[in-house]
Amino acid sequence: MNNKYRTHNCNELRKEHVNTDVLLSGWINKKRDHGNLLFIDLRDNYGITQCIIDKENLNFIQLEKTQLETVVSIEGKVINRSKETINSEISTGEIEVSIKNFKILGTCKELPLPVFSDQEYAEDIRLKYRFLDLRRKKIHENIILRSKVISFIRNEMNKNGFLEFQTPILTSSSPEGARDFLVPSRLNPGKFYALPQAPQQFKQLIMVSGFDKYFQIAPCFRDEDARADRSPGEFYQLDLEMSFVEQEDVFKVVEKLMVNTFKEFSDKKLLFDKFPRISYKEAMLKYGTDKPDLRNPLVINDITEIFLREDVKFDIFKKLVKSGSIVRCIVTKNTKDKPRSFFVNIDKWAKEQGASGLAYFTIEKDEIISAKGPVGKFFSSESLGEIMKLTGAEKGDSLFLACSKQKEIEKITSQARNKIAEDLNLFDNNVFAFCWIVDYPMFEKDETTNKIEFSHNPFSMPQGEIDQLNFDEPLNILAYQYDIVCNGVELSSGAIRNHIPELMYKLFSIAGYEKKVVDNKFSGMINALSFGAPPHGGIAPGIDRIVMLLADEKNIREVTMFPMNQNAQDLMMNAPSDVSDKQLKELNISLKSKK
RNA sequence: GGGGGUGUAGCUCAGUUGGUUAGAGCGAUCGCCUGUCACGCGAUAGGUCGAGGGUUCGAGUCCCUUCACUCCCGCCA
Repeated sequence: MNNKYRTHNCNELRKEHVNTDVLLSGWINKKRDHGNLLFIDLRDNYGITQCIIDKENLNFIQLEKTQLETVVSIEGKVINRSKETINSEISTGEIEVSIKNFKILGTCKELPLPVFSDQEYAEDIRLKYRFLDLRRKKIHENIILRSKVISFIRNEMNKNGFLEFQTPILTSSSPEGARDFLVPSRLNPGKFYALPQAPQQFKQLIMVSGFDKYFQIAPCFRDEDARADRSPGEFYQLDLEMSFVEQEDVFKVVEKLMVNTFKEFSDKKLLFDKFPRISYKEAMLKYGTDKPDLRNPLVINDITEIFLREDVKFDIFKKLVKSGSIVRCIVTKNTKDKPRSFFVNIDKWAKEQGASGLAYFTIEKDEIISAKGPVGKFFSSESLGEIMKLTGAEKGDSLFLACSKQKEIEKITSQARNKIAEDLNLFDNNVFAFCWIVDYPMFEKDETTNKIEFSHNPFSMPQGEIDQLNFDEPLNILAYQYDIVCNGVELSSGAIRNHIPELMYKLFSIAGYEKKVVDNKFSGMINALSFGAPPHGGIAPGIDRIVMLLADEKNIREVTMFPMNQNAQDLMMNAPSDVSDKQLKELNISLKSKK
């Protein structure tokens, strides 16, 4: 590299360059002005080089007045630093550049937020001035990491014989799933395209087209409300699909890819090199969620049966159990000496979450087993023995109990599991704990409408021989449907697909879709499946979440270059925005007047 | 749509029980300083205390409404 802007970048110069004349360009990261001597830290994408100038130089006065973040080119000679002034924090710290001449390439107004600072800033300012924010060290490195992760993954996929294809961004709206982003069609007045929520149908069509193994770093668009780990609007998936495969074949490819990627880009250990497999049912019982954080050793146990015993006098729970509630508990090991406040705080916290609180007691043993704590007196020695058998609890352990209907109890025990583990400091933050969640039910019952719905992906293949499936009890049908979860983050979900049209019609009819509707809404798919479709399956790991875990960030916007805010607005580009009447007219759209 | 948190100088924040002229650090401007690397020292400018209303002799502080940001619930095949 040698042009009118630079001979070297800001992370290149070392001892061996001493006495060479160099030309550097970059941003003024920091100035230290000693009046007659001025230090300038010049920064570019690659690093920082200290440059120095003194009063003798005619440029001194102008350079002294130059704002931080001004872009300059600096001409000078590389010189040695004396031993005491070596800066071991930066890789160019053994040398500095003695400035002969400099030129301003891009001026800078007063900064709305400092670039050189580790401080945290309000997100709206960061998003409005994202180009400045992105100069800051941590996020700059996150974005570079993201680029490297993506090219690593792409390379791995290519090595494994996957072909990368693009699929349409303007496609049709589908009835299942999240809200669509719609795009009006000018040439077809009154009709709309939808942005794809995922290239789901296309990747299946690619298999039907005989391409065998496909992948894509695919943008996906869903009009959902945001969360810390969910950008509003758009996100990226490593979308992949394979023909003539069983669930195991997909697992093999993806597990290896995940292990390689996480080993390549993080120093954290993998808790399991072989990902444990947990059925959906087991996950919901033991962890209360289908995205359990397995760094957390606590598990949930069902002890409903205890409350049917005569020698248990805990009447509130007993009454609830009689009316269909269930009781689940979390055992904490050896917590008998924890202060009262530990227990009270967790109970209080549970109430803040909208639950009716968490009952608790600690198991003790002098002559006989007893329970200490506000509700301890309700349990006979024998019943406690039974609880210990059911839960594996021992003397000195404590139990936190919740009683309510299934959905609620799953929610509160799942949250409590994390809360208690946090309070007890049980999380190992230096590991990644992956697992597969498998055997998802094909259908579930909507609690309010009582209707049978697809619980996940309507295109999944049900488990078992087709002629032996019992469609009369659809809630018992499991699917070849699976998720990867890491540290409590849902990283991907996938399935072996249903490639048999008759079976698809059947499943859709259970979910209340007539054949006509299926033919209409999924015309491309259903049509294709009747012209010789291979058995196939795939998965789609979320790129943003993978990078978020690797960068050790809690928020997905920290690994997204230009994210929108929680209200799905781009504060930098001013999107969404008004459009002209002419544009609306062309699209055959008229707006209801705003209230 | 609902719940929690936050909102004071360009930025990050402090501000007591409601009490005189609302403070600090960074940044900006000016001055001093030849070995710093978060350089140091001194001075100056910079405020609709998110907005509106109310209580009060008096509101950054209490009450009501509202807006913005954020976290969570709903939502996310």
